[in-house]
Amino acid sequence: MTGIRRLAQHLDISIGTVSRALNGRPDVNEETRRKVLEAAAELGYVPNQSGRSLRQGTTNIIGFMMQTGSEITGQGDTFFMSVFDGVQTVFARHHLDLVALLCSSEEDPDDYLRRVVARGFADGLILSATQRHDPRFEFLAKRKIPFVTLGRSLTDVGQPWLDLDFEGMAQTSIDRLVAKGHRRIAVTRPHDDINLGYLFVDQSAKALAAHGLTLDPDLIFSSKPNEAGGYHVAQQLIAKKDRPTAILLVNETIAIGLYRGLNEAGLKPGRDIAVVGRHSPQSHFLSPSLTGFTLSRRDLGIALAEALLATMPAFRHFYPDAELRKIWPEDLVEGESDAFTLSHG
Amino acid sequence: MTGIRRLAQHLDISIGTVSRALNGRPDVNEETRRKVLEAAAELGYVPNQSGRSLRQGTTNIIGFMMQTGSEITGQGDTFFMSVFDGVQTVFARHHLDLVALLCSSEEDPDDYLRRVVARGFADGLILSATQRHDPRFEFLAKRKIPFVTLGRSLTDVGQPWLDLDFEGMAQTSIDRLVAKGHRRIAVTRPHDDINLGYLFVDQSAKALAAHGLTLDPDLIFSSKPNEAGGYHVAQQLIAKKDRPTAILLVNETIAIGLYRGLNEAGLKPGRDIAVVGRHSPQSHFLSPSLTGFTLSRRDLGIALAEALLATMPAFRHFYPDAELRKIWPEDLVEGESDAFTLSHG
DNA sequence: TCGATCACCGTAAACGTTTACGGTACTATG
DNA sequence: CATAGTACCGTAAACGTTTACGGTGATCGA
Repeated sequence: MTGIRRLAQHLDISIGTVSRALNGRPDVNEETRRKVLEAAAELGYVPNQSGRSLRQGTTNIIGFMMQTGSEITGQGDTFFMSVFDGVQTVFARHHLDLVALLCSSEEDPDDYLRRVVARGFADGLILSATQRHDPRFEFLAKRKIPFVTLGRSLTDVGQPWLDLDFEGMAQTSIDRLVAKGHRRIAVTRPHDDINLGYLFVDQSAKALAAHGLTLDPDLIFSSKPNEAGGYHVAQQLIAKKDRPTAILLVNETIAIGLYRGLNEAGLKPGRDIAVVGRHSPQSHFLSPSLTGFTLSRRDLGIALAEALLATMPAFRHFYPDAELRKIWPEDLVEGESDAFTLSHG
Repeated sequence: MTGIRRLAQHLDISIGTVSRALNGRPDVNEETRRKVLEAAAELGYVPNQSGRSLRQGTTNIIGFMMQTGSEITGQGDTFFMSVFDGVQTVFARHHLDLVALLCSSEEDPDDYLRRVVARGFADGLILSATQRHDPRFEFLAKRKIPFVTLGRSLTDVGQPWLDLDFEGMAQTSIDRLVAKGHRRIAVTRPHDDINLGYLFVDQSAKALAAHGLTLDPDLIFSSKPNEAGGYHVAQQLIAKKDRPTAILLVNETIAIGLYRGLNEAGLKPGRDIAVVGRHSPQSHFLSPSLTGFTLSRRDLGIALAEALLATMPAFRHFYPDAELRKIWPEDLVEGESDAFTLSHG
């Protein structure tokens, strides 16, 4: 005798009543419910997830898909962990278990997702590292799996998404640098097809154009989103005959490698070249201090979770006015890395 | 008609045969097996995990428990992601799904684990951030859940473990620094009860004693395992009237904050104070370059996975001579951060 | 020819839940 | 008092697998 049956026998009532009591159904005497809950706690009874899933066709699991290879390790800091933490707090309220699905660098993300879905692993999914064209969207939409993405894409199946304000960051940075007298401004972009790179570069070009300037294609540096990538950017930068006077960093962690590379060449951010980037826990310890954008990762996670739940019938009513699509604002923290101004004459 | 039944009907054979064919049982005609596999691929049939789990009492899932709060974000880099990647490659060979169980900073790890286990979520577990006394070990042992830990503990229930060589690092570092003439050597330790701190500090003291020196309790700095922690250590260090000439860092990421803090006070590692730490992707971009220990995180992950599988009856025979308990060696990469020597006279 | 062995397959039970349905006792209503 | 309504509870089916068990032909040896 195991599981719910044991509990029922112990209380000398039927398993149906036990189940109803535990699941908060209205048609059970409050006194019996109390006894059931008490006994469940005492005997340490927890419903078997497989049994429940089989019956209900639902797993109570939400998967947060990340990539271990280029993305997470590449991100090089703990961006996703903080976001995850925010997501977690929301789901905990609904007794949903959040797990991280870390797609190995060796496996194709599309295949990985297909396997996860086929197994009926999760009731909902959070996708990150959205590609410019992302087949995962259509796949999930076809299967009617609720999902939300951290990042936009040209692929759009109507799912909710949240994204960082790459356009805003590009615009603000360019305006700021141009006001300081910069004319030759370089830009970094991710080495792969992740969508944010396109947004960032495009908006940078537009913002420059608004000032009558153009984005020199030769000043667009592709970079892996990690320290080594930043180091490599610095090397390319230094090698340029007509070196730009400023550079925009799309990624959070490349600043560290960039600083190192510049430093080795005797160049100092904020004196020899203006650097505008994005902040991370690490970047606050750069010297000279980085001028860069920052945001609350945890709040972003919370919003992500709410957006997802708002699309799931069983939870929708909890979040009647969740923001289903939002470009997340970032704040500029002024540092010394773009402190100088240029005069033209 | 769904699932295996649909497949069986489509082939006009019984569901039992279909199941046997798919699961590689011997008592099925190879010709029928071929047809079944073909039809399964064609119809996109994948066994429902809930049904299978319910019947077999097994989930095919291995959970890798980490903490989002102090541990992962604290770790401040991507240590666990790399380890995870290694683990993943091993499990993939056995069609085991690896998921990351990220215990929120707001939840008690013991409670979290209890919930996971009670739900019958995973067939096996990997635990990290082992505490000096870790109740999770006994809990899992009692439930007979196979698990392996990344980190030793005073609690020992006979489970396999792998751990970094904190004693070796302490010993090597102390010997090296003493040889360079250092007498007052500081040491960092984690702020919480994680076991590795004890190992590191104890061995440091022993190594010093072997040279006739003592570890000044006033020179043991507790630190959160992140950049801010390192910064704080630097501040404390600077405030000391009788400042130590060297410091050992137990954690990988605090070097960054420490450098920053020292720098602000006009102190330079390798000139004013010797620093020996541990390397991470970030630390390679420190200047002056860090003298520190390094290891292959991915290989560590592979060994972890093999140790776990070696304790699971269903997989044991694949890994007849897996190393069940191992202290993982690390290599010292010499940098400039402890380049100077002291003369006494 | 007959029993035994073998290869293969079908049947049905079991895993632990949830939930539709029906039943019972009690209360309210006329 | 009869009826309807209500509050609560028990029964059993169903979810999709796996697998023990038994059955059916075919082959084989004596």
